[in-house]
Amino acid sequence: MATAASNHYSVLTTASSAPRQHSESGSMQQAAVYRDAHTLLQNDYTLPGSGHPLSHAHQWITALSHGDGAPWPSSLLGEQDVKPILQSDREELQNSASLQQQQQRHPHLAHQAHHDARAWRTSTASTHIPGMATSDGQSLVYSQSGFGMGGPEQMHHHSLQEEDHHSHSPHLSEHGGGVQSSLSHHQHGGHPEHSDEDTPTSDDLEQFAKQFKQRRIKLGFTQADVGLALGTLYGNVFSQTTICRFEALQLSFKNMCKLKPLLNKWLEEADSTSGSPTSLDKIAAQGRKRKKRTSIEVGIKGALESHFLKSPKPGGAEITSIADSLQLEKEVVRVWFCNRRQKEKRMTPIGGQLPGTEDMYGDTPPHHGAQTPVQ
DNA sequence: ATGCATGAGTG
DNA sequence: ACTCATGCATA
Repeated sequence: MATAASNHYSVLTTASSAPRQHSESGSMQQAAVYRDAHTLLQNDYTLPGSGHPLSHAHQWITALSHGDGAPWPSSLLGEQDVKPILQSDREELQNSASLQQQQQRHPHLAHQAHHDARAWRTSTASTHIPGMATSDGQSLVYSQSGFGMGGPEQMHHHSLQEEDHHSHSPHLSEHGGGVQSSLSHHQHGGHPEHSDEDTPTSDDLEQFAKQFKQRRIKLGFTQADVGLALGTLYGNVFSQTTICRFEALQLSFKNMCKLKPLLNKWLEEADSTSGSPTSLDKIAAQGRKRKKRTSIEVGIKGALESHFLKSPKPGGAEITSIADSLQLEKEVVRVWFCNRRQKEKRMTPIGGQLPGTEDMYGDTPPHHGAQTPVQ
């Protein structure tokens, strides 16, 4: 059975975490001053439409000082993970997870004379020196200080590929792939050239992710280190998980776009301070307890899978019924479905099956026009 | 590296 | 109640 141990989680007071400081090389030393950066970032996508202070009472965590002065008070942890990637871990058999890292991508992009089909597979792509590829198309600013990695780099950026320009539709949500063939879409307004930070293409993201990982490893940093470093640099701390997912392109397109600039910046920093003592400050983890991770047995998972295939979005009643038949908590089942759906929206699809052919399950908006996530 | 989980934002 | 960004905990 699942180790669904329903314990009580002692809610510790979220002590204010001291701003981390980094090396004393006198370069990337920045104390506090975040929390603003966060907003700015999100600003990019989530426009302040309104604020509904909806309070959701969750069963497990009841009290949690959050969302006030301190955005992400504690929860810093960093430790472990001092080892390079060596393990080829994987969960059950839900899919071939070993394929990640160089999976498929979306073709998208209505570019001509390019591989229309899914010929992506940049794996052993060409070997171009990054340098300053694009002279005007995009601002691939990485490597202004002189890079040196011999990562593959292709500069076949396409005009663009957007997703979040049109206002939020009622239930628009599929922007995952952000494929949207933007035929004659350009931001021209009269200026012949204006290199603004346009949205990277899926190709760019893939390339960057790969390159990023290479550099990171060469410099001897772990994913966790990067996550913390981002915190000291910008104030946005990220976990090893997120960095990992970024490298593996396991985030939504939008999310990838958001993180790229940050990681890019880190890369530059790390490059310049590659000779510093790298004093990693690790703060002891403290605070918040969360529900223990429920382990769902493979058999149960299979059953859930079946249900998922039938109805990806079960209603409350159905969830209850499923939970009942599988002897799981309703909440667990609900979350499982949420996570499952989210997986389908990642940049790199799982399994061997592409998610929707064009739209997600019953969530088809009235007027599509949305971008097919993975086509 | 990834599964299960939380919470903000949105409807 | 769902989506989406993120992460703790764990394999």
